[in-house]
Amino acid sequence: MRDRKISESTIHRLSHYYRALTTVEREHFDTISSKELARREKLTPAQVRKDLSFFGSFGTRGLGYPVKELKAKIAFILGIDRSWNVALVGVGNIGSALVSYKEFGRQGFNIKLLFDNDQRKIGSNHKGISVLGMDDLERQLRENKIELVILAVPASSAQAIVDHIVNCGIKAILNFAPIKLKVPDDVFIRTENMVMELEYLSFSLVNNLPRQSSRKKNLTGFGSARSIARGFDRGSV
Amino acid sequence: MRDRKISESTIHRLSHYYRALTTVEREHFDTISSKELARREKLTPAQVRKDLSFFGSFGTRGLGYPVKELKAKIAFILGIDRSWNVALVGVGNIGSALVSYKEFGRQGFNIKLLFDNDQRKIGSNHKGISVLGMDDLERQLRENKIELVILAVPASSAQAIVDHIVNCGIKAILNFAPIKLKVPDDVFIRTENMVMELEYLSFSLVNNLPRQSSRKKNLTGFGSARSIARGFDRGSV
DNA sequence: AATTGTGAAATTGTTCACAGCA
DNA sequence: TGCTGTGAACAATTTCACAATT
Repeated sequence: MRDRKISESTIHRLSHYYRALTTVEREHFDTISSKELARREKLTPAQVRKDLSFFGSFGTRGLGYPVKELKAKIAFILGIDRSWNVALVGVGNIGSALVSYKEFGRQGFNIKLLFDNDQRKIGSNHKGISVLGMDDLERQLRENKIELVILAVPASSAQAIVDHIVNCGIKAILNFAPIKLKVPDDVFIRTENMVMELEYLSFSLVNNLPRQSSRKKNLTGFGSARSIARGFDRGSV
Repeated sequence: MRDRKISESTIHRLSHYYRALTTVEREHFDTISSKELARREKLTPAQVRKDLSFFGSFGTRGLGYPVKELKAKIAFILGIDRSWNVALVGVGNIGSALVSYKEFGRQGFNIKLLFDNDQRKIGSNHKGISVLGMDDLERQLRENKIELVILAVPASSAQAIVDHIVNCGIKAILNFAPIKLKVPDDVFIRTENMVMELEYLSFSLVNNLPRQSSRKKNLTGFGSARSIARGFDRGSV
């Protein structure tokens, strides 16, 4: 169990397990095997066991994992056994949709503050929260003990705003601007890039990929039809 | 160049290169080295060259890559050297935000049709597009040559609706419902799970991870403080 | 009998290092 | 000389396979 290396994908899968376990719990199962959990998330049983084993031994040989307890352990590992105070910066299209997005609150991510630098928006009300100006940022983030910021501003102003946010001591940012933001090493940032996902689908369609199963993530078979037909220079092929 | 295996991450990085090249083009550079492209996207030069080499030899030794041409090649590979007709199903919070989201159109993903099964929403207008009922789905998708559907409906109804969409012959779906949808093997589906990204940030915060650099994706150092302090059963540790 | 937990093997992905070319 | 393209080396991740346990 020494020098564990926990990959980003392991953490993402924990999120999936957590959601699956929520369902399993509603179905009144007390235990679940790695096999069944894997089936529900289209993974392999070994993958499930390996992922969980990084964090401890939660199961019982011969029996499986206790649903409630495993769910609680994963919540603990992910840090969602508590609630988080969240501020949202940028109350445009995406921003205002996110204020109303129920899944955040359901998982304990509570949007407490809204900010925008547009004078016309300041003071307006979204779901009972009134929009503050960026001047108030630092004081309000501190007073409301905000630990996490969702950034939904245009790409052009994102870097300046993220600098400001970082100066206020925020260590975790979920960014919706389609741009690579620079932050100090001790600040965590994740970027949601919705266009990139559409581009991935576009790539899949035009290259007629054999659909990736959940077990094999490699996309073989690129090329033949599309690349040769349209004259790619592709070295030795 | 035989049996290339093109990974999901390679495709995602192509999207990044494409965006970087758009900027580089605006800055009036004619050529760019793998080193400079890597610097802008926080990758290694070797990674850039390897990614591109899967698809051909686009550069000139000693000089670098021609910006305009490389951008065009990547657009071709990703299938974004054309526009796509997109339909959006589910005109709730997220859905109506996406209708106005300019980045989609900017990359040639044009939302042409809106659908909802809420009688009150049918006929209403969003950005000049009027919302249709689900009964019209099949006919309208065909008549408007829709190839890609964005699904922004509640998790509870997502599977039923995706079944319907698949029956209409759609082969690519961008799903915003936080649920694992079942689709046939020849249908591509990508899921945007915004809560999962917050959970990842939450995990990072509570486990005080050393921030992942862009080169090393492994998160070492989980455990000590948090897990032992709160009494994880962790086998041999 | 069933299922976990985990080293070892297999596979996949990244980086190195250098030949080859402009 | 500078930089690409790529096989080989290395690293990370996944899967296998089986001992351990209930």
